[in-house]
Amino acid sequence: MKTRDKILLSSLELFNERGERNITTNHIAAHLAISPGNLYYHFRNKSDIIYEIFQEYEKLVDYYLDIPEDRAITLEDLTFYLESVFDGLWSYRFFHRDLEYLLDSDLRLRRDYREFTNRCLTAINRIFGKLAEAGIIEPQPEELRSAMSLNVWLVITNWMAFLKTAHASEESASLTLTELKQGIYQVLTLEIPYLTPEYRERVMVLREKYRPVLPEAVPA
Amino acid sequence: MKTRDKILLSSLELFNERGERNITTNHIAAHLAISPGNLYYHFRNKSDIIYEIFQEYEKLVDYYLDIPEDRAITLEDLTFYLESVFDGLWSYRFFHRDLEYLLDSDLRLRRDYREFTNRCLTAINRIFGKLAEAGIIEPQPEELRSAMSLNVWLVITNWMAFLKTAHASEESASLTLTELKQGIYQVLTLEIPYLTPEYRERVMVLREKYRPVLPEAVPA
DNA sequence: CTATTATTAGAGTATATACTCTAGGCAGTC
DNA sequence: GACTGCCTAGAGTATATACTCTAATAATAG
Repeated sequence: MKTRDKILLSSLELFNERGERNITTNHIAAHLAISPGNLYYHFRNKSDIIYEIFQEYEKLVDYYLDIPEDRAITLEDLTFYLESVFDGLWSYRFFHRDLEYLLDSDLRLRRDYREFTNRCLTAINRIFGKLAEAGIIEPQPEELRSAMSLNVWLVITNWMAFLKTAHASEESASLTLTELKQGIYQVLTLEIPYLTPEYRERVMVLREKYRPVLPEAVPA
Repeated sequence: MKTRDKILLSSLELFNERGERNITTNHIAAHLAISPGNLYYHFRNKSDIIYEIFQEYEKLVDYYLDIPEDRAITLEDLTFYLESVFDGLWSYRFFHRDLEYLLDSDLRLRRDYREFTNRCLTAINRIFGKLAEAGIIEPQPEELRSAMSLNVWLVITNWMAFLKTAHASEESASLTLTELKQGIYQVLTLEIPYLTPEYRERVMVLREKYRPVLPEAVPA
């Protein structure tokens, strides 16, 4: 693997594990056993590394949230969207942690992230539309639908912070993808009142799969 | 005013304006035109300043969210709770921005914040309970009610980050309390499907008051 | 083989940051 | 007036951080 790619990979890994604020370019170089000079040969500065990682993230989520035009949507599609979005969130989890600072330090990032958010909101909105078309949820007026979409977005993007700040009892280190995906439970909670009678039961069963498990329930 | 209090006040002000990460103890001292030595006479370190500010925040919100045991709740109460919580969020808005880092650097803060979150969630849950008692929303099973409460919390605590990252088109500086309070619109959106027929219209009117205004609609 | 280009090492630097240390002032009190 | 306790100034420090510079080494093309 090329040094440049190794830098991106290690940076992401370290940022995710310890937070962007706690990882310096020297840390990244040391972790890769390369010199700082080498790192700066490949990237002009730390912002550029972050920006490039963001672009990967963006690409991934855009790929996941590509809603088909030509066919109806199924519950399996919905599951896929939810699972994928949380997978993406997990893989690039450092990003939302220091989001405001990152956007303040890089104008490109600010602009791109704004557009990214808008695309995501639009996608969520379209999913709601197609869910209604498919008879999974009751159709709602556009005004309500977009407010709901925004709420879905707010829940999704804040779920991890909630886990890390309010849940983690001992250390903050232990956060798992499984726990993160319990955010799906919260998202589906938002949809409950809008479900059609035909689909209500199936969605409730799906939701149940993501219900948080109490820690003591896990045997040794 | 005592120097100690001035330090707390200035710190809060600077943190809110420019973010905790961008404000050093030297900045705070300089802003007050006192020496760093003086600042460190009053506070052992930066964490202690932040911790004390958090305790004020905690106290304020706890005060706001003191739900009466003895009487029913009204729509005016609900409005008060929502307005107050967003007021608190505004006054201590630096806090949620760097939350994860702050909790990582101060174990007391982590513990206290976890308990604070739990108290808030309990309060929201109780508000839902009392809204049902008052016939404003339909009663719901406890399981659903607590998931809804959590969603309310997620929307409230993430609304500001959304505004600062996705909305602010030009600079990030311009965020107003009015904009922040449009979060109430989002929170009330969550409650719509549960409203009783008797109250539906009144709540929808209330919600309308917080609807985001498009920037171009504002005359000179 | 040679010339050029791409890559790397590693010492070094300017600036910042959180915090310390010493000396001294000021207000009250006996 | 001297003592005491509180407060303040301000120079200073150890460490960290993002980044630079030079020289050397590998890779590649002709």
